[in-house]
Amino acid sequence: MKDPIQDQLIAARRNQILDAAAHVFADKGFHPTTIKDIARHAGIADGTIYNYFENKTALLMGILERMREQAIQQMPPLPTDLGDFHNLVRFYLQAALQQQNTSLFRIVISEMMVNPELRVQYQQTILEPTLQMAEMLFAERGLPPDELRLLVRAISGMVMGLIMQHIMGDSLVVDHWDTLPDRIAELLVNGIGRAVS
Amino acid sequence: MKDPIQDQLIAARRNQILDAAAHVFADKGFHPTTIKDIARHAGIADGTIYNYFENKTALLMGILERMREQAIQQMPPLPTDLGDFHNLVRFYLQAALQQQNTSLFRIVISEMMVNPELRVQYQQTILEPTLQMAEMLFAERGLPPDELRLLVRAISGMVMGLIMQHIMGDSLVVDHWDTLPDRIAELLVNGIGRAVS
Amino acid sequence: MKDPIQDQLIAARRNQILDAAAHVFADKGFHPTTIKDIARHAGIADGTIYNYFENKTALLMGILERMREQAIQQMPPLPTDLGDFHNLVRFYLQAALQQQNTSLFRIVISEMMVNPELRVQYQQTILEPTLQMAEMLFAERGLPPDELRLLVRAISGMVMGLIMQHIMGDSLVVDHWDTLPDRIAELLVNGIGRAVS
Amino acid sequence: MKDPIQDQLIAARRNQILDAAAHVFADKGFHPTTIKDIARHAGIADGTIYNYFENKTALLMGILERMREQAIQQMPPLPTDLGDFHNLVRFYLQAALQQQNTSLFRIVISEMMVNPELRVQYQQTILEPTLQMAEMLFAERGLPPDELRLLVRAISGMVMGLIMQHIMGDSLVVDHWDTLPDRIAELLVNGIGRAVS
DNA sequence: CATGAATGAGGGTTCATTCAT
DNA sequence: GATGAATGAACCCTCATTCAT
Repeated sequence: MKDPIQDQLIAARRNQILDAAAHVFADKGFHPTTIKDIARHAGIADGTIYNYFENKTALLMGILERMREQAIQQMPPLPTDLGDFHNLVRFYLQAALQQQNTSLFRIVISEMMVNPELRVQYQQTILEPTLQMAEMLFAERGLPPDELRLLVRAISGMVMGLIMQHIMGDSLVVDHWDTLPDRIAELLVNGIGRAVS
Repeated sequence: MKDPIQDQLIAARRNQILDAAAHVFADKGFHPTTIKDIARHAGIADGTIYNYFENKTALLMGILERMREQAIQQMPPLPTDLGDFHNLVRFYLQAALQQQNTSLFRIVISEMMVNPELRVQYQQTILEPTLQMAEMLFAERGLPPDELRLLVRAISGMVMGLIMQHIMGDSLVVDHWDTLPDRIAELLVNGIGRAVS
Repeated sequence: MKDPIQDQLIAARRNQILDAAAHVFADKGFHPTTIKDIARHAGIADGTIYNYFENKTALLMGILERMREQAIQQMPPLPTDLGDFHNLVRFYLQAALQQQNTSLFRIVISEMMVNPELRVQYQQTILEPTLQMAEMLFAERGLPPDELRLLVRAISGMVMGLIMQHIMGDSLVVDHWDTLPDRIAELLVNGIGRAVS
Repeated sequence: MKDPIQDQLIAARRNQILDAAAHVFADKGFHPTTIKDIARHAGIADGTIYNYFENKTALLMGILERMREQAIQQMPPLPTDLGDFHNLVRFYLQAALQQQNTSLFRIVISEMMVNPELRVQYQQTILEPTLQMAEMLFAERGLPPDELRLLVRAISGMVMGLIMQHIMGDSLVVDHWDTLPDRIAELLVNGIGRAVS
């Protein structure tokens, strides 16, 4: 029953399908994409997909699941010395804003807003781990734990909001996208109060 | 052609339909909602909806349009004296996070991510004006204009991100929702660097 | 009850509607044309049409009815002396092929093939009178009555068939449309056997 | 891709659907017929039809296409010796007027008058070949080619016109339908002029 | 396990017709 | 008689899912 080769074949086929699904979803969106689209893009038959996934939504869930795994693996090696706090924040912003595959992100967000099941999975497999990682990153700076958790949520919330403004096409955000980490870090670290008075 | 009573009747019927649509959309989501659902909820016939709106998407556009009008009218009177900067930021965060009708917001965001036409309208009728209002609020504090615009985007981005974490059910954000404006304002104004020292 | 002015008003309104209907039918066809189209083109309200006509089909019937009246009135004055038989046939073919308003004819034919009620009316109000008129035209040439009736049907059938080939876009028929009466008359009168020898 | 058995299955299913469509169209007409009607009559599901045909109109096109194929196959063997010209004409008229399936012919004509795409197809796949065949039939009788082509169009036009008068229920045409080929041939060959003077 | 034809429920939309004003 | 908003039945078509081969 536990045939490792079988398992690998299954995993390979699952990935093949998820690749196709991710590609087509990113291109056309979740609802406009048909199972036939995905099957054709994967070079297999419609029915085969249902041997590996419960239904269309499960494909999105599978994509999310893979995202997490990839995110963990791709986690850039934390520089041994990030220097001062300003550098740390900038490093985080850079990494977070450098989301590749924005168009797929859009689809995931869209469907998540509307599908509780997906929402929970996103929360558990993406958001939660991400936040925890960020907490680790910013920990050991002497912040009380509760303050730290809030801080992390505020910053990553800002990241998400900026990405959405980017998607929306806000000209300032789009135009200054590359210098954003630097400038936002400045604002965050020193506080906007200082800039003002 | 220009019968004011006719116009009022038309506007009333449009609003009746949009009310129903907003309600059902918020309840079931955009795609799962059928025209029949909306018509039934509005107490009219299916076809009547098409006397007032081009198609199903136009209903969402109409809801967005009304949101803008309402937002302008409901704009809370700016306190004559907001006192120091910290108070101003807290005031803004409070107003912004107090989004009512989260479930409808969810639907709009969801569909917007996926429908360019809707995205443009959201950008133009909601996001852009909101940002400009915020710019006015934070202006006259001696910030260079470019810096100001960035600041505003960063903050409102944070707001949007926190709302999404709220929707996602992040326990810390949900639990501390009411004290969030105060604490976030503190972080923003004084900078997170200070907290860390 | 018999108010002649009322009658005239009613007739005028009926004609106004039929004009619009004929125009739009000829332009878009019967099924694709909506009552709204006709009403708009006539400058009246949808409902008004139903004060004068039972339903959409009755409009086509009304058009047919008017065609007959017009056909009778427009009947070109028969030249006092048509000369020989050849001239007579050519004259008839010319008149018959010079159908104006082919596009409306198309619509009528189309719907007639499919609507028995309309078919009967066409037969009675258009075809029958036309054939009788043709019989009168060709009478007094010494043909036995039965032979005459057959002859008339054969010729007018040929006319109808040629018009349809014209509609279908047969290149020879289209290109030689104007010289057709002359040449066809030649064939008919002398017989195709003679040409072959 | 090139599985002959698959191809046969596909062809069989297509024919099954076209049979049903032709039957129901002939019975109820094109527009009044619903896809459900056809599916039910074919004993399959609605959706299956769309696996084989683009849309409802394509069914009519398919019927036309098949008509051509059948027409070619059913072409009656030309008698080796048709004898004199009179016999030839009578033979042609007989074959042409013996259209079976008048009710389907009605539907096709009707829709063709109104649908340019269908019209072109009819012209190319039915009318044109039919005319060419007739040209071959009447050729080699010493007629100049242009005269021949006109003659063929006149005669086949007459056939079409007579069929339509038959459909319309003209009593003379209906009553003498069987003797028509003979009598019309007589008229055509010898010319109507001879009968008259 | 792969295939892909068959399924059939479901939904957006149209539009002839009605009728209260 | 004129209006045109309201009606709602009806239809074409899509597509996720199933299952016999």
